[in-house]
Amino acid sequence: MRARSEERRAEIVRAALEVIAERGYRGASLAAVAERVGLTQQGLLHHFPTKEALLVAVLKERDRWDAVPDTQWRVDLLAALVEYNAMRPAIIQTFSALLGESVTEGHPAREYFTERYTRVRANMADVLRAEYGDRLPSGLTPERGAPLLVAVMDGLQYQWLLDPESVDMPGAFRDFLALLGEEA
Amino acid sequence: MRARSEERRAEIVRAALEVIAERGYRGASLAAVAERVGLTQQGLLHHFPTKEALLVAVLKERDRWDAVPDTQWRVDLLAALVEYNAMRPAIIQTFSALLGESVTEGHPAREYFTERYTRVRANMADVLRAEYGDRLPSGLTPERGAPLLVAVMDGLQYQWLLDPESVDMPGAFRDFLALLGEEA
DNA sequence: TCGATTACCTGTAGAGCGGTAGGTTTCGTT
DNA sequence: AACGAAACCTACCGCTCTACAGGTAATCGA
Repeated sequence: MRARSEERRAEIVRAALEVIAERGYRGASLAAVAERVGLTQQGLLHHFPTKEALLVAVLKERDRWDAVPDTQWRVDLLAALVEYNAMRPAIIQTFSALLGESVTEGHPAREYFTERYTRVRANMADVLRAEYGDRLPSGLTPERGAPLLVAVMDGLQYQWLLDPESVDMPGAFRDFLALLGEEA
Repeated sequence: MRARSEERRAEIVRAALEVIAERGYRGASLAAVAERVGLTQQGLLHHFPTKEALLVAVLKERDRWDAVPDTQWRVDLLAALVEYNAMRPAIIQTFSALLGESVTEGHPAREYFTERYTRVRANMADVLRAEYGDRLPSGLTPERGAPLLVAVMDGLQYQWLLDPESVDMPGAFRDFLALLGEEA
């Protein structure tokens, strides 16, 4: 019944995540996603009327994922998160690919990422403030530290995806956290 | 004669840079690039036999660009570079889009970026070593500082491209350099 | 001046794309 | 048992994409 349908949709979203990781959004065809769940492309379109609707569902899934309810993040949990991410390359790859595409004109995920980063920077500033107060040991305000924190996480992901052997993502991230936490 | 031809190819590469910035590599059609230089798609294929050949030329152009001959970069020049980049969003957008796509399977730019990052990390380590010796003031080795430096540059670019009003890319980068240069 | 090369063009093949139309099967409800 | 909706299919449309084939006009060296 209705539960069956939701389950099906969840399956499709999961498959879409995989295909986007492999080919990006533009390169991900509905047929490829459909095949992965044993449907025809038109069968898939019954659950998601357009390709963009499927993308929206993928992005919503991501939001649900990292909005762990009422968890007040702490700096040491961020390090653990990065470590966890290093074990789930598929997810990282999906959203790294989407982020890259999203900077192009009229990309359907552009607004999503813009708003997401505004939100994430604010969250990170909160985390830093909770840890260090209005000044980090290095002298930065939390609001100026936050974009750097986010940039390091994203930037390391690209380097790591391209060459996991050469880049110790969690280690490098810990180095950065240490840098933030050191006295000037 | 031959000079004419090279000039034409340069025009095409320039146009390709623009179109890739707008639509990514997968989204960039040869016809769109051709139109921008007043050619038909088939006319363009006379100069570059395949789409991939055109991409290779674009990547080569980039190499030529940032291999400013014999310039030994210094940390303060990096800050100036970021400032300069902030005035040329088209270039940044092109390569941010390409980087994002390149993490997908079998992307023709993947190897390029993998090798490029290996090289850039090594260069950055050299820069840091030239500035600070074998230990940064914060205690990091140059080899461990370099991936962070690169990550911050890339990560800030994405945030800035998505929302230039909200992200002071050069300022944030200077913050990071100060962080690297501070005593532990 | 001639022959060849270069720089294009038109035409078209061949595949893949997202999306629509409409039919059929399955299944829970009454 | 009958009905209606949901789930999914076949068939197809119109478009776009890269690339190939082959022709034509200009240009350049001998």
